[in-house]
Amino acid sequence: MSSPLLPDAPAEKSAPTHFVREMILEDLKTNRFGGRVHTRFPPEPNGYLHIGHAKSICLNFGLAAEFGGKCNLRFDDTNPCKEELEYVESIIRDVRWLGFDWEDRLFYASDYFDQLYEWAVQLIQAGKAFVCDLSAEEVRAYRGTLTEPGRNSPYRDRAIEENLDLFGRMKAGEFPDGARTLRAKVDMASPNLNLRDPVMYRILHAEHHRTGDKWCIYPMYDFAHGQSDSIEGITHSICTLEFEDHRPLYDWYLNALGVHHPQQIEFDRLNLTYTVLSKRRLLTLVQTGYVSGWDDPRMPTISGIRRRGYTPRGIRNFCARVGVSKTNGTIELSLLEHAIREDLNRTAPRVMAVLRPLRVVIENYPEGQVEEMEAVNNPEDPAAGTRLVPFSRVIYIERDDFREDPPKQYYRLAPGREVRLRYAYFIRCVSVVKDEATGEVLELRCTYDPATRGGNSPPDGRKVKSTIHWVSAAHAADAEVRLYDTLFTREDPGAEEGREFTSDLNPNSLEVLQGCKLEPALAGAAAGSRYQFERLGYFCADPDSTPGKPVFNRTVALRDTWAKIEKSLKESR
RNA sequence: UGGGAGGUCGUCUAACGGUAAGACCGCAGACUCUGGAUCUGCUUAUCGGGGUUCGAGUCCCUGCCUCCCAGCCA
Repeated sequence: MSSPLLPDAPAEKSAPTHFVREMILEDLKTNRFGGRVHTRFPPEPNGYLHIGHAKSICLNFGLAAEFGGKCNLRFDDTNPCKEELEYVESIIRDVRWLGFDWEDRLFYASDYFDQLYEWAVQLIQAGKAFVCDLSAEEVRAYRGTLTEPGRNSPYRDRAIEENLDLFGRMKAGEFPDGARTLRAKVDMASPNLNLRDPVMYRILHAEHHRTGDKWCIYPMYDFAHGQSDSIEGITHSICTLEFEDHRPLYDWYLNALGVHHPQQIEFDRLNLTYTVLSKRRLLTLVQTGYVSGWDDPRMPTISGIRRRGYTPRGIRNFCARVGVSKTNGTIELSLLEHAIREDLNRTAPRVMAVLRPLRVVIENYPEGQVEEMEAVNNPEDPAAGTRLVPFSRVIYIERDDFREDPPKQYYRLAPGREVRLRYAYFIRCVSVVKDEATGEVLELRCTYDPATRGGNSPPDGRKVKSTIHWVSAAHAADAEVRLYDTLFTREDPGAEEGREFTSDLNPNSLEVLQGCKLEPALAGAAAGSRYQFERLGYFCADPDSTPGKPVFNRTVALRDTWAKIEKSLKESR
């Protein structure tokens, strides 16, 4: 039994069932694998995990948990040229962070190199594999095309003894890279190109991150994956749609070897609007410096969205909601944002922060006086309690919460108008101080009503249409706040004919705000701590924060009804 | 023009021959010391054409469209 979810793991939202679960249920019913369910998540350590991998992780670990089975973490490290220890470490960190546990079952395909080699020898002895001297270009030429069959390699009928000798010498390092390959004898006329005598081993004089220089021949994915599954006793080998064509080969190797034979099942990989999710493209973004690294908060990588402030539970719930099928579709980014808001709404402490400060002097408030106002920490969670927030004569409010000439349906502050300061007082704007030269609003002069202390309605029953947030100027903590927009301007980056995906990059995906004003308690916010800045959105303290200077990332904005109204107002004009 | 897999609201997913459902998005309203959250209502879909059937999204035939495959990548 495994406990795939860490102790803090919550119950997931119940999601509709799907075909993979149905297949497992059927196998359980027929006792196909002795009632066992054993899956695995098999990343290649050649890049960082992203939100698409999260779907696969949740599926594999989730199914195992559901049926009281196990799920392994296995690195598919058969290509030393692309793989690195840094990636292995990041993947381990990310899967764990998502809330899953593989106990003692951390494996590597490279653990099986000796066994794989023996199996290759076995296939040679059975007359089912041969050493081929064709070059890469020649192999391609012999392979045929989509519509024409291929031709047999001239080396296909080599004697078994010669094959054995040559393969041994390949392993011994007698030949340079690319000089020969070991190929399976399947069928050069198969309409499935994967079956046209696929390469099993290639010569690569490259250092492997785990086996060092022990090997100079490495198995191909197809010759390693199924057997690795078999060795681990996997029952259901879940992979993405593009491997559908490989299943016949997966089955062929396992049958030829006569070993435990898992069921490969293919499902649709995740696609997200305004996002790229291919390792090649993500690598490009990192290497060309379009982003600051794999963990740039604009990246769809697990490490990126973690830094951005996304929660494991929010991501898991998202994965449950997107479903599993064989339809190649694209999920709207809004669904991800919804899942994150849903979780953060329940868990994030509320706090007041002013991003674009406008100074307000409350003329009738006693100079030098400070009051501690009681504020609710989380209206969704009474147990979160309350806190005290200092209030004084000079405060900051959001520039956007004041309009000199308010449009219709705008009911925040304006000359002569009254609003509520959350948890504090009603204030009325009595005058506006402007820069004579530029016309810029420098400061507001207001009056407050002492009868509204705590933000309560006054005895006369007077109402205000709006409540705004504020921070006491003398007590505020200064902060840097980073606002993010989508990394791309198009839903489907790079989809347009002849256009590089990088030309769809959003030049405004990052906006850095300095001089933001926070409630004093946030001065020393720990990196990774999440808050809701009231009326603005969810924010997460960045590791760049220093003791005197917190840095916050906006995880996701709150739903903004006024912004919508304003937008439609502008459009209808 | 070979093979494989798909096609249900704008998006994703359900309906297992018997009233096409849910979520997200959008729109409208209620409520509110967050224009947040919550609640209510509304709009919108079975790729086309034939057939079988009392009854078809589902079964059959036939078109059309989309995705994947010609790495010694995974």
